[in-house]
Amino acid sequence: MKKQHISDAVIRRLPRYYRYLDELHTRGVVRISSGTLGKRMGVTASQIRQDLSCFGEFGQQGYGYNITELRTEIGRILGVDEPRRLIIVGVGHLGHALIQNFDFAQGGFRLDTAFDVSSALIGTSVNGVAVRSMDELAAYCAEKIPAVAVLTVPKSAAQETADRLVALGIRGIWNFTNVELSADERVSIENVHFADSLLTLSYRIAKDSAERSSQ
Amino acid sequence: MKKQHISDAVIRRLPRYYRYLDELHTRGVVRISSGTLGKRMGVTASQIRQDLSCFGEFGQQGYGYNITELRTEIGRILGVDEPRRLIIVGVGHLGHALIQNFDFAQGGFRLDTAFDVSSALIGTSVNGVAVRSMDELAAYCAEKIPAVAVLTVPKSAAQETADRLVALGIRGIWNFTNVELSADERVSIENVHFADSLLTLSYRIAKDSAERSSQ
DNA sequence: TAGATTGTTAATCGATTAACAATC
DNA sequence: TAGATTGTTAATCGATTAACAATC
Repeated sequence: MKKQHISDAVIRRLPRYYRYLDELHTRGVVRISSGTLGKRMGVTASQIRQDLSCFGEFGQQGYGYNITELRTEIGRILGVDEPRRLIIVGVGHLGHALIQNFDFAQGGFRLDTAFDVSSALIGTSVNGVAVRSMDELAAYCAEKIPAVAVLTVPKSAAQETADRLVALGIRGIWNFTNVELSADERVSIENVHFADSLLTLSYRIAKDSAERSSQ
Repeated sequence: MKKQHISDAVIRRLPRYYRYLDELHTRGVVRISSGTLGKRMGVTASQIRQDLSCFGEFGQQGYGYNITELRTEIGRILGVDEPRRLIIVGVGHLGHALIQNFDFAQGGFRLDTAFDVSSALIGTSVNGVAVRSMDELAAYCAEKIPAVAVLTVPKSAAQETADRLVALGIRGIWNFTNVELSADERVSIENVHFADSLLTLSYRIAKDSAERSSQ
C-alpha cells in the first residue's frame, strides 16, 4: 500500500466498484478475481488492483477477493459506515424529489431536516422530513452541526445561500444549482450540473448525425 | 486544426466554457484572451487553446477571442443550434421536477412529451407537457422520431424500458436510474448517478475528518 | 511599429496497462 | 504440488503544460 495522494479518477471509480460488489453480494456470490470483475465492468484487471492498492491489501493470491469483505472495506473508505448529518436547503420540485426518492443512508448520510423560504412549506413535513424556515438555519447548524447541505435553491440564491452555509460551518455542499460556486477550499463542493451533462449528450448525437450524413 | 479523435475530457469541458462565455456575453463583454478566461475559470490558458484547436481556429493573434463568436461556435459544436426532440419516460418526483425546472432548450433539446404507466397521470399535463400512456410509446416514436429519452423510471423498470427505447430507435438516453444500463453501442448513454456523486462527497468529508483527528 | 496573443509543436507529467515475482 | 491470482514495479500511453514562431 502506497500512502500517497489519491487521484480524483480513482475516487470516482470507487462508488462504481461499490455498486457492483453490492450487487454480487446481494446475489450471494462469495469471491471474485480482479480479472472477472474487470471483464464484467469493462475495465482492466490491472486498474482494479492498482486502484485498490491505494488503500490497502484486500485480496489473496490464487483466490481473489472476498466480496463481503471488499464491499465492507470500500464502504469504509467511502465513509458509509459512519453516517453524517445532512440537510436539504431548498424544497422546490427537485428538493422534494430527493427527499421522496433518494436513499441518503446508502450514500453515507442521514437526512435530518429541510429548509425553505416559502411560508406554505414551512412547518409541513415531506416523507417524514420536517421543513423549517431559513430563519432557523443558524440555530439549527449551531446545535446539530450537519456535515453536508444539499443545495437545491434557485440559481439566483445559490451563491448567497452557499456563503451562509459555509459561514455556519458546513463541510460539504452537494450543489444542484448549475451555478459555479466559490467557497473556502476547506469546504468540499460536489457539483451535479444537469445542463453540462445533457450538453455532452447533445454533442455526441450531433456528432454522429454529422458523420452519418457525410458518408 | 487537427481532425483526430476528441477525448472525453475535452468534451466534458466544453459545456463549462460555454457557460462562462454565456455569462460574459450577458454582461456585455466583447473580447477575452485565453489567459484571462483561464484565470477566471481556474484552468491554464494552454488547455483552453489546446481544447479549442480540436475544432477549429476561433481566435486572433494579439486580440484573443470575440465572445459572441466563440460562444456561438461552441454552441454549434455542442449541437444547441439544431435542437432535437426529447421525451421524458417516467413522471415521478424527479421526472416532474425536470419538466418544471429544467431548461431543455438551453441543453439543445425540445421537450415534446412525457410517458408514464400511472393512470392517474396519463392524460394530464405538467407545465404544458402532455403525459401519455406507455402504450402509446411505440406509435409516438415511429411518428416523431425523438432523438433522446430521459429515463426517470424506477430502478426495477430501468433496463427493460431502456431496451424498449433502443428498439424504437432512440439515439441517446439520459439515465437517472442509478442502474448501469447495457445497450447497443450506437446509442449514447449519459449517466447521472446521484448515488456515486454523493459518495465522493462522503469520501472527502470522511477523509478530512480522519486527517484532522490524526494530527 | 511594438505588444499581445494566437495555434501548434515539444516537453512534462500523470494515469493506465503490462509484466512478473511472491505466494495462497 | 500446480494453477491461479495477488500487489507492485516497469513500460506505455494519453493528457496537460510550456515554449515559441507567426501575426494581428
